[in-house]
Amino acid sequence: MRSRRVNRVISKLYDDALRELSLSSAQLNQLVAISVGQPLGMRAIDLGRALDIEKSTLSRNLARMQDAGWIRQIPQGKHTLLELTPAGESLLAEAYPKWQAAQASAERLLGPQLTAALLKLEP
Amino acid sequence: MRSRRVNRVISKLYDDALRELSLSSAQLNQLVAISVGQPLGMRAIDLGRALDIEKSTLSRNLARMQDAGWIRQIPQGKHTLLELTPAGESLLAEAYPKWQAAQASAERLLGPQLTAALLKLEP
DNA sequence: GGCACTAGGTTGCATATACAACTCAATGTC
DNA sequence: GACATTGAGTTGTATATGCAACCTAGTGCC
Repeated sequence: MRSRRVNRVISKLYDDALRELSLSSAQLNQLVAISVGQPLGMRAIDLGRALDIEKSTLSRNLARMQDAGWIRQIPQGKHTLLELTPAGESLLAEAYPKWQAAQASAERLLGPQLTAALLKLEP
Repeated sequence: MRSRRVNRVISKLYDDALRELSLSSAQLNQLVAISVGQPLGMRAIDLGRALDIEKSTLSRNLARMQDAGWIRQIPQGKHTLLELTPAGESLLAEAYPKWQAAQASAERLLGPQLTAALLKLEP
């Protein structure tokens, strides 16, 4: 109950901050993770594992982000490699200050203990 | 990022535990909250406020639960009062042990610090 | 080589979620 | 009393999410 509610509240915070970029919090998460995997190209399945996102969910989210021109999906045999496009990179750059502001608000809302415990979370 | 991921993992845990009852974690949350408001009948808008659920989301979730026969929505002038039906009550009773087991798994997964911090959360 | 198996990806379906725009009832205000 | 305002609820549209079923490219076994 708590995790669902926290998620609604915190996601809304980020969604509000990112709305003018037409970027959702879910998409930001995924773009950031893909960006971390650059420049080798992250494999889609590994992104799913890193974020605990089911493969069908991810498949559709990636399709939307490709349609938006933010990423490229490159079939690599059995796998799919993910790359940010230049548009994706500059979107991330634009999102960065807004993301930081939202992060600060989230920490204020959650308090230091919960924030620390969340960040410490391992698997 | 963390709150979204935690939510996916924890919700799946509850969804798995409740699947045989054809009950989702979101629905369990809402039923429990409605049950707390018994026997006076909780107002829909207050349920939304208590769980930070947007009114349109709640409207459709409640409709599904009414279709399932678990709750009744009683128009009361401008408001809607929510009641569990007997079927809803017995569903909650059935769900209780599964809910407790999932709760224990969740606590194990999150660890004592994060669990405590989540439960202590106020607003 | 051929065939079973596995693993990554997609598609059909369903729920959960939110925003925007709307309806309608209650509540003012004059 | 008439009209504007507000607040609860519903509906249209879109994204996010997951399960089940499917497709297909590698992989392994013989």
